[in-house]
Amino acid sequence: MAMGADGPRKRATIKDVAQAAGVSPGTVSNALSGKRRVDSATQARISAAIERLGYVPNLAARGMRTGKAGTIAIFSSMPTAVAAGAARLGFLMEIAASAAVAALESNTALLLVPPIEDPLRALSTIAFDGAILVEPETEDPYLSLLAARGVPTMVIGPATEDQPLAVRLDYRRMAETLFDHLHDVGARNILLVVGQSRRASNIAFRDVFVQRSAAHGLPGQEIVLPEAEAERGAQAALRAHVAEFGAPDAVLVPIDAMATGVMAALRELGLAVPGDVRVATRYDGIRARSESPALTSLDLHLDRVAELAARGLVGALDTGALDTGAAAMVVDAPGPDLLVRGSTVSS
Amino acid sequence: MAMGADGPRKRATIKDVAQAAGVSPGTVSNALSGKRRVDSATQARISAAIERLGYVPNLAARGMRTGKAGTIAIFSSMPTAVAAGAARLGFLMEIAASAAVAALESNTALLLVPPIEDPLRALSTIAFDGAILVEPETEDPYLSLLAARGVPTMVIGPATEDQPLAVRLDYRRMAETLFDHLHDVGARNILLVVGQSRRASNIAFRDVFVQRSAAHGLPGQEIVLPEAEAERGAQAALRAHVAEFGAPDAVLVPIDAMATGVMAALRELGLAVPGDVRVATRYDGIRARSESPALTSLDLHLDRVAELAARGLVGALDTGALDTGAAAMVVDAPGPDLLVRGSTVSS
DNA sequence: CATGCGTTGTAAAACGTTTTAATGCACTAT
DNA sequence: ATAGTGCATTAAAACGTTTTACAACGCATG
Repeated sequence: MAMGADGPRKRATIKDVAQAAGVSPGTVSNALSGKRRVDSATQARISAAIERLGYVPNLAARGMRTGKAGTIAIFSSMPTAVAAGAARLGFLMEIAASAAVAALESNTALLLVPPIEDPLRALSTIAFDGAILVEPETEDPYLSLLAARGVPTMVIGPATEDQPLAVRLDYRRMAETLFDHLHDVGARNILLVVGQSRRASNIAFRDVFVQRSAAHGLPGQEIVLPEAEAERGAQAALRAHVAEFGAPDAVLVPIDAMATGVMAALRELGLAVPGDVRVATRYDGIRARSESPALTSLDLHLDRVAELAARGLVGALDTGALDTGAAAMVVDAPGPDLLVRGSTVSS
Repeated sequence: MAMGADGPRKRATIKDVAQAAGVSPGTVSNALSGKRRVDSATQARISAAIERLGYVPNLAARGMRTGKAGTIAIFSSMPTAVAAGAARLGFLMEIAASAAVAALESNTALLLVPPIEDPLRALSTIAFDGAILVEPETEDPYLSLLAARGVPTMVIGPATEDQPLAVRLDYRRMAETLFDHLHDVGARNILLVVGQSRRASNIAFRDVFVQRSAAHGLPGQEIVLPEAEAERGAQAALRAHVAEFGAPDAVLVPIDAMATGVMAALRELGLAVPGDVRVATRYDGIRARSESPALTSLDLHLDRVAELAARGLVGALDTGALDTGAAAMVVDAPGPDLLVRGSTVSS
């Protein structure tokens, strides 16, 4: 275990570099940041010294001085995520991956904050300059905590009046797109299966569904379920519904876990998809794709959405658009685009 | 834009708390960290002051003093990830999600570092105490960079002699499991389609394939392809192979992107799966599941693997197992379990 | 009574950066 | 010549925490 002269020496500091280059620490700092001009000759000497000593800046020290951590955190609202389980994670991860890329391009790292029992602890454990919050609920606990702490927060999801930073998802349009598709392919007795929590998505889908059903003179029956036992709940509920009312000719079921349950129930009942019943869901995730037949759903362009969110957030952070409430940056997500699959049209 | 008395006041510091509680900053620090006993009466006063002032510690300052960032980073080796594209991302994200949960339980945050052109920049931009590196190549650039910087690194992947921290994936056993399954279901002319890079996975699969084929007296033909154009490359190569040699009765294709290409080629050639040709792949990701029929593959228990990696890493960090090279913590991943799907047995 | 000891608390020094105000210094314009 | 003007650089303060060495105190032990 003898450790030679190349043992873990103390890391070189900016002072060492300054000394080696024959300048003051302040000048090295300026050379690094480019905040002030430094003579090209000294610039060169400094670069050489940095190279030679293998200097890498101490980010903690920099952060303490500047007050910036150089990171943003991505959250999913706790109750929602826990309720929807792994299904929701796919959605979140898809966004996280793209956001990480976009963030790093702006010299910012992305912190993955999993849903946790105690949100407060997360906030005291982790240092970050801003947050991306995915699909908050109404009265979201994270959102209010972050606001209380004065952390600039970019919301991906429903548009609220007073939220200065957001990439808006148009839930109504999602609902319309899916409903209209089902109607177009001939469905005349569409059943809605939806979650009961007051998430924007649930509200919009119910709203649109009622409206459109009335407009077309369709029965417009709904099943409203707690999100906790999504898959099995939906399966049982659909079974019961068919027993009482007979089979619908289409099921619109935005939450993909519930869609899995619906498909299971239909198989159980011996109903063919899409022959007897058509099925459509919202998020084109792993569940939608791995059903057989695969489920018609929406391309939400999450990669693009994540990029917009990450860039918008770091942009707002740099420009210090905190105080000037005027600099609200709310932007609409692209899409959604319909992905027609085997669950609504026979191939 | 008048901002009232509740505007963003300067955040309370430990000094403020100390003053409010009538003690010195050092005592507050001790009360917080529990590193030294403090009288229960003063403890109470301090807690009250913290509550009242809404004090949250400045993590950057703490980090500077302690030299710890309180984060670990998760990397995927750059060339590999870029080559394999989105397919690989699924694999990485699945691990990242579980690692994030495990890390946070140890009061550590997980930084998601996407593959980037310039690895060095990432390392100077981001502060972290340790790293998780997913499936490094032989002579991996990240691995050597991290080693040079003295960052404790936990490898998920092939076991190397001198790597002190690792969750070992048994690629040979993966290959054996899949090969034996194909053989068990009656395949006698198995074709291997594999990447040409010197990744451990490729090497192990070729090795096992040659051995097993010889042992059973099977032809044991291989197609070796660059990983860059995985999907289309595999599709073209399989088409050409069938034209020249006729169709095999099974294809073992570990890289899932290539498996997608193989399936496309088989469809093109009018060969039924699994009737004419059976197909098996390694990673049970979105591609494997969304094929029709779904691909037989392996459950690698990535959630468990990620948890082991994250816990092991933060454990090693706390105990300062840096210097004492004796404290090597290499652990085996839970074994791959076969997931039999429609691509090898008719349902 | 002196000594020693254990317990709480404090003062002050670090940690490595960025930034502010000041300092030369070489020019140019008066 | 003198004052004014930029420019490149520097010295030193500040950021908020942890930690080290030390002091004060009460109390038991000799």
